[in-house]
Amino acid sequence: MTINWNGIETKWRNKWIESKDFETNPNDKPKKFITVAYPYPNSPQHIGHGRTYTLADVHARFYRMKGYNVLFPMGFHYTGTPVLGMAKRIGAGEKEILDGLRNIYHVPEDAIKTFVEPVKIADYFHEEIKSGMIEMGYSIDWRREFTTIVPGYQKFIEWQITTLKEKGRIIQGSHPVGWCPVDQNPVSQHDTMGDVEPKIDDKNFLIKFKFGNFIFPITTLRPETIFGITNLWVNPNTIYKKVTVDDEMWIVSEQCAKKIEFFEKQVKVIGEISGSEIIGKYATNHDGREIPVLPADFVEPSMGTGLVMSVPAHAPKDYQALMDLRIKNHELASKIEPIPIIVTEGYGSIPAKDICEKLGVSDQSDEKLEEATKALYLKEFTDGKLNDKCGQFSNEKVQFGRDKIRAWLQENNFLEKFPVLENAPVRCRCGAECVVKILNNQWFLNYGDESWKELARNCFDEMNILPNNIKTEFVEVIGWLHERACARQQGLGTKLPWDKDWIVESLSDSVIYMAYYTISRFVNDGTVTPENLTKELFDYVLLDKGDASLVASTSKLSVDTVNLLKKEFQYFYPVDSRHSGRDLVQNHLSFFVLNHVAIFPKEHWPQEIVVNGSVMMDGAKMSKSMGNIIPLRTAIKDHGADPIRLAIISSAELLQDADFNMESVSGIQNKLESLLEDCNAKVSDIGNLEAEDRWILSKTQSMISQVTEAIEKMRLREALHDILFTFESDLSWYAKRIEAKGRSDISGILHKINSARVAMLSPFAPHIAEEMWQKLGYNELVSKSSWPEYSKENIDATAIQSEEFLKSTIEDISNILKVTKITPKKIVLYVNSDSMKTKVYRKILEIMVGGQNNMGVVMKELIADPETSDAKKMPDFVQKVIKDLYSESETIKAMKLESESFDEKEFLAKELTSIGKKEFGVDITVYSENDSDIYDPKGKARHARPFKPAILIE
RNA sequence: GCGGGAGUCGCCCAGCCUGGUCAAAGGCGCAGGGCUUAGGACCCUGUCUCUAAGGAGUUCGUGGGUUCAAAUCCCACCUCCCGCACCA
Repeated sequence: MTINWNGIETKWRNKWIESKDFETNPNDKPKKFITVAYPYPNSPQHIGHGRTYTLADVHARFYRMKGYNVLFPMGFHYTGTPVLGMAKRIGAGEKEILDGLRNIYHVPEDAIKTFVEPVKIADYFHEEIKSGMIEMGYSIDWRREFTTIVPGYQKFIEWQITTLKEKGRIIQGSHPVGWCPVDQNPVSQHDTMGDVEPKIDDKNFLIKFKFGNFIFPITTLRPETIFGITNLWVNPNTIYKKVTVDDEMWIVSEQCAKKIEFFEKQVKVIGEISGSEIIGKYATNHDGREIPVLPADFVEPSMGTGLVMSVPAHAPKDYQALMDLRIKNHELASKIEPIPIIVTEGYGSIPAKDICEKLGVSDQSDEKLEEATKALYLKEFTDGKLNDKCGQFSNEKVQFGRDKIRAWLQENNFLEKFPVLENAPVRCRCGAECVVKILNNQWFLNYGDESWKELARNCFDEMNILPNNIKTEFVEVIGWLHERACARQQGLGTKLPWDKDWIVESLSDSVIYMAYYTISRFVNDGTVTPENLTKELFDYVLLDKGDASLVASTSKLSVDTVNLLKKEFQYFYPVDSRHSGRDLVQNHLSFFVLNHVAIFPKEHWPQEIVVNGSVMMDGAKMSKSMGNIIPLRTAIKDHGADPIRLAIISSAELLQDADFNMESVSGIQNKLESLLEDCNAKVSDIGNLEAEDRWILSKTQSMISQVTEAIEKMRLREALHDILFTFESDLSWYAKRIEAKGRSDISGILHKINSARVAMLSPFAPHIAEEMWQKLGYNELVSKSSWPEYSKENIDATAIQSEEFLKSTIEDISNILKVTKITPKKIVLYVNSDSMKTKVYRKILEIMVGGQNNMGVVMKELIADPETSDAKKMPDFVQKVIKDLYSESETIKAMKLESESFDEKEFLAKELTSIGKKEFGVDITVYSENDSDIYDPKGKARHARPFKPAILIE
């Protein structure tokens, strides 16, 4: 039988939609509010995106069956800049992006035509993604859907950001950004050629030297080396500019003069001076020392200020340049000696000299100098210590001393920040080379605030984080988080209410929006309009502040409506579970918590975060350039939604990267097909239970308990595994037993088992589970049925334990046959009947179930008890029993202890003969050790131990 | 550099928190058998080494340690992956 997946899926999806099953309103039942980070619609979703949503959907469906009133909503995050960049590129007719849209995403031509308008791109992919979600069978309440640029949402964001400001969480300050001087805009990855992220190095500094009335500003990553300066380097072939910078006069390269204009400085060129004119003169450093200026060709005017300070003891390039001059008998250079200021193990007094000699550097143009610089820099940073040349900082480790020296210089106006683009040159898509610009009126969320962090920590302490081992990462993130820009100058979104030049940044308008799901339903159905959503209304509904009638009048709503909104929010909040990918741990998920604790009272803080890993495709990372992206909708069409859901879930535990491949999809399809075939309507009632019936029914019970617990901890792979495979091996053992006995009266039992199994499968594979449920003869939907209840009373300890006994006996026989390669003519079993052995066995069992495993201790306890003191006569037996019991689970041991009067001989004689005959093709005879008519030609019987019959094979 | 994570029997991947149920689940692959006109699918058996009695030996990145007992706990080391911000 081949399943028409899409056909089945459409059929059941329509039933769900018809019965409005997933539309959730407050009622008397306990609620669960499960949310996933909404998507940014600038491309169709692929299988990787499907993972988070699928996990959340399983979660939601599970709790629905457990009897909760589950709200699982969805929105679309339009806020941000990527679609702006896309629209621009599409407008410019860029081939690369157009090809991508046509060939990878299969966007129709007439849709592409509209894409010059950014919102149209978002609108198109919004619908595309939504369709995919519906086709995947996600149980979403679509009545609450919104995008982040609709007026109602914007009202909500205005309220959020105003509230944060009122609570003192927002501050203003300066911040460096990558900037396009032509477009007059900040640039991010999406705005640059080759999609490079402009990386800003703000550990770069400028140190000021006096040169008459002028200042020589010199950039360095190592401010501590000022103590070891011997000279400055200037390129004799460069014409430098004399410029006024605010109220100082600087000498810098032309390129540098342009850069510092973007640092909020008033810059004016007032003259020129050539490098050769400066050479040979002296500048003054911070402590008044005279520093000579020497020539060096390696000085590039485009780097830093176009001037370089020389620390030959610690900078290989400086050392080599100095040596090169000495070789040419440069008079001044010959007098200069390196000044060592850092002591590092493994290096002599002049480390730069050591490393240059070690690597065999020939001259200052030698490429090996890069390597030397890097190696020495790192080594001195991690291991080096400042020496007594460094005054008050001597004896400090470099990595700590550097910051102190930096701060000290800054205080005394010898140092300023000089952020640079680490990966320069970065080109804007317009072609211009990007610069670093310092924005001085940027708005920040003050995540660095210790009191705020403390609140977040409190929240994390009480929150359930799944999987638990990612909790430490959250704690770390909260630790190092500091001010974060919350506004930007372009892109879609909501304007800052108090400063309309800025738009609320996209990671800041997506942190508490789950609250808006409780309101959006009423906006969407017209109960309220965006104009009604006043600050007073939000305060009342979300924070329980103010008075209903007052709020009603300012928001122009009835008191009833106002209270309806409030009731809805108070019913559904807090968020019970937030699902997201692990890449969002360091930003969205942490901000989600920080913003909740800043705005809401404790009872509305999030309860749980579930983090999942990403999806790989055949072991490789999915990427557009690799061409291995499979759009989710294509995959659904080709393989069916359920197989894809299961393939995603079954390939890895929560936090692991899941590997998606077609083999696993088809494996799952086959599995589901055979499961469907196994589902038949009940044709008989359950009659008298035999041993194997009691066993399989007990197994079903423990399976239910196991699966339920696994899902509660979101160990979905494990749960699915149990449903699909562990169950299978139990059932096949059962089938074997049934067949050996020639029974045909088990359809009632199988029906019962399959019902539980299908019900548990339904959150994972909801469509096909409905089909199975129908085949099982049910008229209602499985998604509306109750989760199978686990009851301990239905577990028959004796049945489980005795079936294990049967299995292990058969295993022993097969083992012997395998090793001896005998073809058996006769199999004889001898069960223990010695009452002393039984007593000792039970006593050992008792001791070991109590947790004691030590042979010596067990023996002592045995001897101490007069009932079992004879154990000292049979140490071999005791040792073997302990060993037997080591390899048994705690539950089996406990069960053995529970089932007191178990007759091994009767059981084996009754149950083993049928299956034994089938397995080994001969009759099996069972004797008791002390039977008078015993057949025991080889004297095997005395080896019998409780639950371990002796075996004779002829 | 800072922070997080991983290394398991051909491959993928469980187990580690809570030590004994672990020669270590499951899937894939491979080998043999069944089914089939054939192929596919499906089912059974095997898949570290040795073993003519249900057993033994050597394994979980490397080296130490704790323990009656270590894949699991502790220490050190090696290797690899990911994130580091104004970007969704």
